[in-house]
Formats: sequence, C-alpha cells, structure tokens
Amino acid sequence: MTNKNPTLSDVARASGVHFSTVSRVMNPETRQKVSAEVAKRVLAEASRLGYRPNRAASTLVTRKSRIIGVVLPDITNAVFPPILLGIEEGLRKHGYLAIVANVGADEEEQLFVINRLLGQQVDGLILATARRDDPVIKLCKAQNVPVVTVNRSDENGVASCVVSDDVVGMRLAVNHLLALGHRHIAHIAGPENLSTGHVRRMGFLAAIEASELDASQAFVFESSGYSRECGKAALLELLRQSPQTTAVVTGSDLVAIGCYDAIRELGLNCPQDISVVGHNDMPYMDLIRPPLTTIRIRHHGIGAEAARLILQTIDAPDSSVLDVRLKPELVVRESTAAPRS
Amino acid sequence: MTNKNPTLSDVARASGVHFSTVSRVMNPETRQKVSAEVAKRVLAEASRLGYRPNRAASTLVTRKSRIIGVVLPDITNAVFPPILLGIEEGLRKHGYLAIVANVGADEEEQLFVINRLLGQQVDGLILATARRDDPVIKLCKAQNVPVVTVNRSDENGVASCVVSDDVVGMRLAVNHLLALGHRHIAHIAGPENLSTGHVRRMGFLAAIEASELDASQAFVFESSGYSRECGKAALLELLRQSPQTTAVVTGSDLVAIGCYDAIRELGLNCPQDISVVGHNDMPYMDLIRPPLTTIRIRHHGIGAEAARLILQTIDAPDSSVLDVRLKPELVVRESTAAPRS
DNA sequence: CTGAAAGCGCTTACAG
DNA sequence: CTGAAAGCGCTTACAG
Repeated sequence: MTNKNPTLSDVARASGVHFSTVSRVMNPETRQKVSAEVAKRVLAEASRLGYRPNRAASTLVTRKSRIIGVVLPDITNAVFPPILLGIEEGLRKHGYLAIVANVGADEEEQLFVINRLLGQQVDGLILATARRDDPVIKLCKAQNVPVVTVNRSDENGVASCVVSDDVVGMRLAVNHLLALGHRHIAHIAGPENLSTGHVRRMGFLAAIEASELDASQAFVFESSGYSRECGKAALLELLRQSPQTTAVVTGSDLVAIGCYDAIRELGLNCPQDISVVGHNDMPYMDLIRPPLTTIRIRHHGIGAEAARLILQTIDAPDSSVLDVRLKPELVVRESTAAPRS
Repeated sequence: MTNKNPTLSDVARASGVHFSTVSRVMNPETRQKVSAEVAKRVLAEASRLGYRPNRAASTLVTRKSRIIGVVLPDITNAVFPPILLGIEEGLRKHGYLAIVANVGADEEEQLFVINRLLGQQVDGLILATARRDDPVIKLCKAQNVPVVTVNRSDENGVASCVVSDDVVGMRLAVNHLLALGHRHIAHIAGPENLSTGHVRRMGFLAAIEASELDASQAFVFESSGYSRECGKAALLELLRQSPQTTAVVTGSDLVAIGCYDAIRELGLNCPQDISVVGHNDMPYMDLIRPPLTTIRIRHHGIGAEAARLILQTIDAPDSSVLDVRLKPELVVRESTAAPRS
C-alpha cells in the first residue's frame, strides 16, 4: 500500500555507500566532508527516490526540532493574524515551523497546552497570552525553555518581550485631544493584570501629568476586557460618573466600537458630543462610521521581531532578557473633533 | 545547566520497575496491562519527576505524530482566523496539534512547505489553498497523505473538502435582489481557477436561469482576485460595460468594500444607485457605511468539520472522498434596496 | 503481569 | 574521505 518513505539506508543502498555518508551529504553543513563526486551521486539518488529526512529521528538525536510553539489568546481578534503572519514568515526564513495553539485565559488549559508543546520538543515558545505576573512563564523559565512574549509582557523580567510602546501611544492620543481643545479627557483602561492595560493607563496618566490639565480633568475607568460589549458598558458607566467628559481614549478598537454603541444608545453623536480614540488600527477601521481615529500598532513588525528574538534566544540561551518596543503612530480620522464650546 | 528532562528510564529507576512497564503505564490504553498497584506507584513517580513523554521518540516508532499541517493562503484575510480556530479546537479535542503555514499562490513555495511538513511526519494536511485542479493535492494523494481542503475544493475528487454551499448562497443573494425589484443584476466573479470563483459564478447563473429574467439582464465580470482593489477596479469596468446594472453580487466582502470605493468615486450612492451584496460576513460588516448586506458563511463550523474529517480520513484511509457543504445564510442590512424606478 | 530485546531513522564521535 | 558503532527515547511483540 503506502510504499514506505525512503530512508537514509535506502539512499545508501542505491548509491553504494554507507548510510552515514548519505547523512553527511544530506546536511549542507557536513557536505564538504564528503568527496564532491560521491556527494553528487548521493544527491542524485536521494532526489530520484524522493528522499525526505525524517524530522522525528533527527529531533530525537539532536534535541532540536526546529519548531516553535505559538500560543495565542484569540486568533479571531484582528490584532493577532498579522502578528502570527510576521512570526511565521520570520521563522520559516530560518527553517523553523510554528505550532499554533489558541488558549483561553484559563491557567490549567494554558499549562496543559504548553506541556503538550514541550513534549513535542519545541525549541522555544512565543506567548501572546502573558499576564504581568505570569506563573506559566515562570514555569517555562524554570525549565530553561526559551520564551518570548508578544504584544503583552510579563513584568518579572524573566522573558524577552516584543510590544508596542504604549507610553508613546497614549501620549500621541492625549496630545491629539489636547490640541483639539479637550479639557475633560477619560481613559477606558484594560485589565490591570495585562501589561497593555497597565502600561496604557500609566501612559495616559503620564501624558496628562505632562500637560496643563490637573488631575481632576482626567478620569480613568477600568473595563474588564477588550471587547465591544465591555466598551459599551464602560462608556455608559464612565459618563454617569464623569458627565463632563468630552473625549475618551480606549485601549482597543473593539472598545472604541463599543463606545460608538453607547453613544448611539444615549442619543449622542461622535465626534460632536464625544470624541473617541481607538487603539490598534484593525482592518476596516477607516470604513466604519465615523472612521476611527486610533493608535496604529505595527502588528506585523511585532511578530517579525518576536521570531527574530526567539531564534536569537535559542542560539544564545544566556543572552540577556530584552524589551523590544516598536513605535506606534497616530492615525487621525473622523471620530475626534474639537469639543462643543 | 539544563537539567535534562526525565525519560522513561528515569521514572523506571525511581519506581523500581523496567522502563517498558513505565511505558505501558503512561499510555492510558495499555495501562490495564499493568497491575493497579504498580501503575499507581509509577504514575506517582512520573508526576513527581515531571515526566513528559518525548513525542519525537514515539513518533519515530509509531509513525504517528498527532500533528496536522494547516496551509493557509492568507491568515490576514478575516475569513481564515475563524476557520483556523475551528480546526485547532477540533484537533486539540482529540489530542492533535496544528502546524500552521502561510503560503502564497506560488506552487514552488507550496511544495516546499508541504515537503517540510511531511518531513515533520504530519499525519495529514488541511489545505485552504486548493485550486480547482491542484497539482499539489495530486502529489499528496500520490504519496497517500490524508488531505482535506477547506473553503475551496479541488474538483478532481481526490480529496475530501469542507466548503460553504455556494450555489445556495448565490441563490439567496439573487432572490433577495429580485424581490427588491432589480432587473439588471451583475456578478463580480472571483478567479475561475478557484472553486469559490467558479461555483459562485455557476450559482449566480443558475439563480438567474431559474428566475423570470432573461440572460441579457444578467452580467458577469471576472475579477482577478478577492481584494478591495480588485473590487473597485471591477465595478468601475463593469459599469462601463453594463451601465444599466442596478445591483451587484460579489464573491467577497472585500470586493464589496471595493465596490463602495468605486461607487463613491463615481459620485453615486449605495444602495440608492447601486445595491451591493457581499460574501462571507466578515467581522464589523455591520459597522461600515452602509452596513453590508451579505451572505454569511459559517467559517468556524467549516473549520470544525475539516478537523473532524481529517481525523476520520486518518483513521480510515480508504473511506470514500466526501464533500461537506455547510449552508450559508443571507444577512440583510442596508447596502441593498429597491432600484430607482 | 513484568522484563528483555529489537528496532524506528537519524547524528556524530571514533577509527582507519 | 568513508565506514562501523553507539545512542537518542520510545513502542511493542515475545518470553516467562
């Protein structure tokens, strides 16, 4: 039936050499140890037979699988596909493949998946699921598994991370609103246990601090998540607590869309009554109504950097932990305008 | 440094039994061959040592990796993330993992990636890159590799596929426009070498055929791709060739968005001058202006079915080739209306 | 029920 | 430059 795939021995037999010689020929790095003439013959036979090295066997002996585990919280969230693309392209360029797993916030599930991945002998892990204080990451480090976090970071300094510079992002957002004349600015913050939630909140406060506004003119409301529903609920409650607010900076475009929902429900208009700034610049944010002013994050670049970093970490396991921050940019569209005077 | 991971032998030594006994204990299916008392002791030692089976080794002997290769044309296209999610969830439920690779239309690149995947000993392949006549799929079948295509199908009947029922989808779209009173309906078709392009076009023509319209009242324009840019160029040219058109059915929401661009550029309005029907119902299509009437495809369900099918194919390699078609539904929003009379 | 052995397909010192 | 051998960590007939 399934005519078994040819092995080193099959190629060796066909070429009239020992299978260890074939092995040396198949690996470009050891090829020069073999005479050119023999190498040529072996290569010809290998390709004639359709020889394809069995990675399970080489992984077993070299302890390198050339596979990276990529763990995402929700591939369905539009920020992750470009990150994943950047990762995958970056890895493939160096002969690595990615096993991709989607896991919720449940720690048990995360551990289960990571153990499965480690059993698979992945050479490293790229985690997009990091919490600021993440026991899963501690565990990986305790086992000397190379780990890089993307998009979010763990703040214990045990793993390198590749993130957007959220302090800059929030400053861009706040300064834009200030320039438009807003004097009562609010921030809907994401969960405090995620670095994105925490750092963006700090960035918001720092930007206010640096302005001529006093603390009473800034308001922070913590939302339980980054979804559209959370955004709607958050703005509704925020406006109840701080009715003088004329502009809101969010931590996610989805939250901003939820704000649109809330504004509509209240019979108000964006940007006339409330200006809204998103975060991420997901696809099609130029097409929604009103087109969303937002902080564009370089997701693809973040993924590409993460691929580069994990490979670097694998190469030099003792090199120092790095924080890579990519600069975001402000994209001004129509959801922000001067406040009603 | 890296205190080596424990192996079967380590657990055996700690438990005072032979490592083959440990092996039997670790596998739930052979566990009952071992006395309950020994099994308990072994399990305790295994967990104490943090034993984790090395999949490279078991793959080498069983020739099963419990890994599936998933090949996507563009993870950044919003239809694929939910498909991938469905696949990954479905696989994981059965202990399988997914290696995900993104490849362009280039056949060389596809072959390269698939060979790499096969070298990795994947148990099967889920391909979202199928063309109607796909040499890559032929090659896989020639090597007895289980293959399932998703979203698109190969028409040679060599591989099972999981797709949306496009004939139904197009009928839904056309009948909706007919009911609104349209009498000059056009279709922007996708590439003929993709099943989605071909079948949707056939479905469009069949729906027109079944109506009281005559062939001169229907117009098909083939676009070179499913992008926003292609959609814009297509509608511009279509309107030049068939200016009486009052409604257009597309094969993709992206193309529909491109139609919006074209309509705006011409100084026309949607839906007053031209009604537009999308295809897929990507996220946020309810938020764009005007909210898009479209054919909703059950992407997540398609992914879940594909996972089920590939596992079934692996279990019973000689079972027959299946076409699984999920029913789409019409989502009416505001991009369609009665034509100007 | 448990152990001893062979073997999966490779890589890589070690000889010659 | 090439071959012979050991060994990676498992699974699974085969004995007992």
